Amino acid sequence: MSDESPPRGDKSSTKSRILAAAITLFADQGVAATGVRAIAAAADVHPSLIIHYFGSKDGLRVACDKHVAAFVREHKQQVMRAGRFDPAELRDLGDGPPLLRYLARTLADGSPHTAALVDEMVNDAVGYLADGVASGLVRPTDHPYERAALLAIWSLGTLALHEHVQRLLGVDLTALGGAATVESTYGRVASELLGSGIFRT
Amino acid sequence: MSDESPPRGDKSSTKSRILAAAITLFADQGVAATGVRAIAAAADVHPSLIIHYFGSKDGLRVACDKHVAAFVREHKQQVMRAGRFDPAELRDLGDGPPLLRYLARTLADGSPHTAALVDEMVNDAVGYLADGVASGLVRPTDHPYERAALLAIWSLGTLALHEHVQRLLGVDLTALGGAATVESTYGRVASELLGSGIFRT
DNA sequence: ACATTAATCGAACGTTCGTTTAGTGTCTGG
DNA sequence: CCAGACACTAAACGAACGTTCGATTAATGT
Repeated sequence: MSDESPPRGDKSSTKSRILAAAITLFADQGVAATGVRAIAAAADVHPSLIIHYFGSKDGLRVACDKHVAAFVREHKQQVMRAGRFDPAELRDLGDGPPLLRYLARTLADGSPHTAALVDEMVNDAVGYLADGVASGLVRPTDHPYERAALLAIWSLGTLALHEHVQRLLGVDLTALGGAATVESTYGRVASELLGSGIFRT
Repeated sequence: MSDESPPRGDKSSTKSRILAAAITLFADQGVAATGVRAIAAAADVHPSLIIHYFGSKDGLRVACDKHVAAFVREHKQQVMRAGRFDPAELRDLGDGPPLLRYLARTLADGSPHTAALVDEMVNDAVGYLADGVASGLVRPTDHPYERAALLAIWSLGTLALHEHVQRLLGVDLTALGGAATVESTYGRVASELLGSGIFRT
């Protein structure tokens, strides 16, 4: 009838299923340690189909990068604003693949798309912090860009080291929503540190 | 004579040469993406010699972990103390292999030895911060362990994301000594943030 | 009804992987 | 002087790698 034409299998979701499986496995084991056959098995398709759709394993990696970057850009207004420095405000949203774990992995591995994403977040944070300064909530600084960059690096660094954060502080930054994170001891200590610093006045 | 017995080649440094080559390549490309043959070529030995000395590729990885961990422990007093939160105070020391880049890589990849190392640094930071509180330099807190852990995570996170730090702030945390880093804009902004926080009082 | 196109599979390609086995030469201690 | 330990090489193994090449099947346009 007049509906779409998902020609085979369940839906035209096959490509999405491959992408989700790839993001999951890449996030869990790293890109280099994950084989095309393992991704194909997880997505329940034939390995050659991955090449057919994405050209190569690296093409698949780029597609994963873009998919995660698009997701982050969609939810960016929840992230990196002044006083809410926690990238874990992006929750998994039941989207299936662990997008934040993938992001954490690629933050340290260094892909071009991730670098562009970080740059955007820094520029956004510059704006948020400037708004905070204008409204009197945030201290002014001689180096607003550098301050925003460092705050972003600290936030994203905690995400990249989420395994250690979980072990040390018992908070899983890749699984919890923002509210639960901020209400934790982790959130309170972070607010205390960023609020008044460590040194006695 | 009474001197050592470096039986073949230059010294018994062959094992060390393999270790140095492995650390360099692991740091540059990641463990999974680096083959035994590439390491052997960089160390100018036969691939099977690596297995002979280290048992397996994973044995070599563990040896690299231990080597870097030992280096960090040796120079630990320069790191993570109150007010000097910068792990880049460990400099390469001309030791050859890029130990800090290797550490940054394994911080995110998660090896058991690295986790133990992080735990030690956190415990040290607890002590340093307690000393700071006792001497009146550092604010007291209700959660001293969590504060130390978070400071350590931020420090090590910036190291793990050193690529972004370099791009955004122009500071190479894996190459510079501590002094040059702290005197940079990066160091001044970090001191400002940790010193007095971001929020207006 | 038929040609076309896209989706998917099955099997194989050549390469590279980590590892094994066997062997060579050099030094050293009894 | 010679037996064995040691540093190291040479060649090959089987498995896994990413990728290619048809063949098969189902939807689509005419």
